[in-house]
Amino acid sequence: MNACVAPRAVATLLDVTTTPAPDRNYRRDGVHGRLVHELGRRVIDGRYPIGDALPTETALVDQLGSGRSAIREAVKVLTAKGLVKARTKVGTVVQPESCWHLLDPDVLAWRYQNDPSDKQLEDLGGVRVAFEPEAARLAAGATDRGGIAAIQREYLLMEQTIDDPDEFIGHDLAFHAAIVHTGGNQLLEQLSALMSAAFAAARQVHTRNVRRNKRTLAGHRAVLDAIVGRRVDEAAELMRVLVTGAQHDIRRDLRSRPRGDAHARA
Amino acid sequence: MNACVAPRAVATLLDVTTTPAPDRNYRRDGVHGRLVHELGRRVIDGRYPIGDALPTETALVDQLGSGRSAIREAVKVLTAKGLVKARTKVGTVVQPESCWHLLDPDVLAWRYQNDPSDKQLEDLGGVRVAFEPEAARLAAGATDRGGIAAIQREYLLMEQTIDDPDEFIGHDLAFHAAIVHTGGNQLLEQLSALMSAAFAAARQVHTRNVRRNKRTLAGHRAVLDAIVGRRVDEAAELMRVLVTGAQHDIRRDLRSRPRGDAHARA
DNA sequence: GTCAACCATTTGTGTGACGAATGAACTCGT
DNA sequence: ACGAGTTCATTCGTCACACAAATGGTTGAC
Repeated sequence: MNACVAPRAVATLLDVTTTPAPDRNYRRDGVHGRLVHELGRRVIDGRYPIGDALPTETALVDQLGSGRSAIREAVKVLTAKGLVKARTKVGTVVQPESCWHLLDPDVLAWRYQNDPSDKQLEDLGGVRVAFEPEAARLAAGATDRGGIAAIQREYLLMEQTIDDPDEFIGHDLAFHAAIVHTGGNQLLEQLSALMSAAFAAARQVHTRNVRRNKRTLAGHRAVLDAIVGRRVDEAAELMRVLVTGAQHDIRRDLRSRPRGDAHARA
Repeated sequence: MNACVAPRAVATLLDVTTTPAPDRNYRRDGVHGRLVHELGRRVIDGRYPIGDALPTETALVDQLGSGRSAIREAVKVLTAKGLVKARTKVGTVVQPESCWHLLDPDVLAWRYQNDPSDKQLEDLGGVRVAFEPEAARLAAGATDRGGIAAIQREYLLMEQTIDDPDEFIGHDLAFHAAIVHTGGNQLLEQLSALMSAAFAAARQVHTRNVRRNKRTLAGHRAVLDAIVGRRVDEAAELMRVLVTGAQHDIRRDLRSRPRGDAHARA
């Protein structure tokens, strides 16, 4: 377990907006963090349209009430995230979406906090469907007994909290995080943490459906058994069934809840 | 096709180090880009050990011969990549690896350019194994006829350039890039571009083995046929066979070539 | 009409100053 | 001797200003 990715998955789930900024390397409350988030959101939201230039640095200084150094440092960060590109005389222009570093934690959060489209949620789920089965396969082949014990522990907690959706979803995420962690692939682990954070940010998909949870519990159990039994192909296939099922559930929810309507059926 | 991810995959493959910096939003030759890369590499290489503080800003100004503004802007970029964390009085300390944004293009490149460990290459391949089959599945289910035509085109080019390993590997990558693009998942596409760039940076795995290429050609053909025939499950399974095969090839190469020895058997 | 020179604007870079945070050293009381 | 509070020095945080470099647009010569 480490301080920056794995345990966060659980903690960031329940209250995304209220959490100050525990896992970022800069303080959101300082001038720098505030500027980065403000400008970043404006770009992602389309308030600064693609192809257009941001206000000039001096204009931003006036509008945002901070020094030019702070503005420049923030813009440089956005540049590093692929959102904008600065050129002398032309200005700082917003790059096309294909340039954005969508796998950057901030970009992902900004994108999925702000009323993500169905397509965007579909893409997000697609990534989960892609890597979760492989993570289960790796976990099933792993020799890390402690890791497998952690998976088992989280499964049991899921069983115990089946009637409390908020608790349950936390252990659900922890179950998947434990599997990815046990798999031992750093890149997949980061990817998993990113996806979890994005799903948590996209509050559309926060469903608290006890009946559905009870149904998926069996699927989780099957995955667990396959991992414990070292049946790698079976673990992968069962996990695939599980996450595609979740993907279908999300699709159904989105269809029945046209748009902009968060927290339905609480 | 877009300007920032897909076509790059091919172009960046053959000469990574010689390419100026066409796909970055900042110029590598300017003061800022130079500082970001210099400091970033020092962190990734361990020249600034984890947990230690970087030299103070004024010290860096002296050592690197640039103004404090430029140093600060560069450090802010590294902070945004999760590499370091600045605190007053204590200094700018290097964060543990688990905090690094490994899916950041720069971080990935720095990490895999610099003599990556077998474990790191294994992780990289693991990600490919995870998402390529799903990408093939999506492509097989896609209605985008132009995309499928592009896949077909690249396959034919692979056939035609089978005796020229350099050309062949370019079309091989383009084949996979076309599949991911046709799949239509933006996140997977970025992930694919990242992995391609990282593999290109890791020159250990640049094998130019015509016999092996001829063998994989059949696998590619099978994937292509499944996609054209809209057999989604078969496309995924065949792609899985293909990329796991590549993964095994890389493992074998690494075993037979203990370490630090690039470009063997040219 | 074409092309070159010029100009205005915007980011790029360097420098100095002061503020805020904080770890370390120091003082003082017990 | 030990602990608590204070002071101090160091380092990043922020702002302001000045000038350089790049470049799109304008102007003017022919």
